[in-house]
Amino acid sequence: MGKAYNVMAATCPSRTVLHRIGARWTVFVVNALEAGPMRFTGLKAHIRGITAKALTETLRAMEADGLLVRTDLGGNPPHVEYALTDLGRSLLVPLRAVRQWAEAHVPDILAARERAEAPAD
Amino acid sequence: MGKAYNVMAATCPSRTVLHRIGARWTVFVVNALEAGPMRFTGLKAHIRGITAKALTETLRAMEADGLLVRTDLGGNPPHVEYALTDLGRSLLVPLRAVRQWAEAHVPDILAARERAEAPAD
DNA sequence: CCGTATCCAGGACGATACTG
DNA sequence: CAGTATCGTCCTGGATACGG
Repeated sequence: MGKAYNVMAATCPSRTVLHRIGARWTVFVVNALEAGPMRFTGLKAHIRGITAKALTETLRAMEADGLLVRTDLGGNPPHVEYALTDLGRSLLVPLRAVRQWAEAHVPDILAARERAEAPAD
Repeated sequence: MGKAYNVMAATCPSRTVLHRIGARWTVFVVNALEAGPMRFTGLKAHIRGITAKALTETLRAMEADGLLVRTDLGGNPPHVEYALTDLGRSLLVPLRAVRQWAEAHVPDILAARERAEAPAD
């Protein structure tokens, strides 16, 4: 019942977990799937600017980590749905907070960046 | 006073903020500075496995974004301290949650990865 | 509709050596 | 102690074209 994992340890497996969470598009996919299952094209449209390749890689990695499930409903044209697992939904909680922080503090960050760029005065 | 920023928009500046948060070492530095100011060597020792170069780059980027302040206390040998700003402390809240999620769900993720690697049965 | 194949550019990151 | 300099590698991820 003690603390088994510590991200500060160089070889702790929690490092790989953190790395996956921090991957470029993971936070977007998790937030996008908050409302319910989505199809590939729906995700691609929702997450503006992502390429099919990046989306595919992100989905595959998240599926391998048990964060979402891919359901092929067959048919023609194909119909594939992606939905968060319970594990993925639990990740939604902290990642939604991260997203909200990012959106809330844009002005602060931009102001700081401008200040950093103007060394002379 | 509606929602001004949305990470799902391709050109929204919140994207760059999210990118900085998701940068490999940001979460480690923020968590490390939770207890109070630290020196360069202290940070390097605390965050096992980080190189001086990566730490320097992370600190510079976070300083430019107003997440921390660098204080050069002079002297010889040099004495430099890094401390979270109010903005950085506010980021601590969601990032601590991310860290805790990562440490808590290592077994789930590892189990999922093993399952993903064993397609035959 | 749901991807894959291929190529390629840029940046992150590590190793190592060195400095005020 | 607190970095910088240099080099090289890996990997992300974008563009484009194509396939089931």
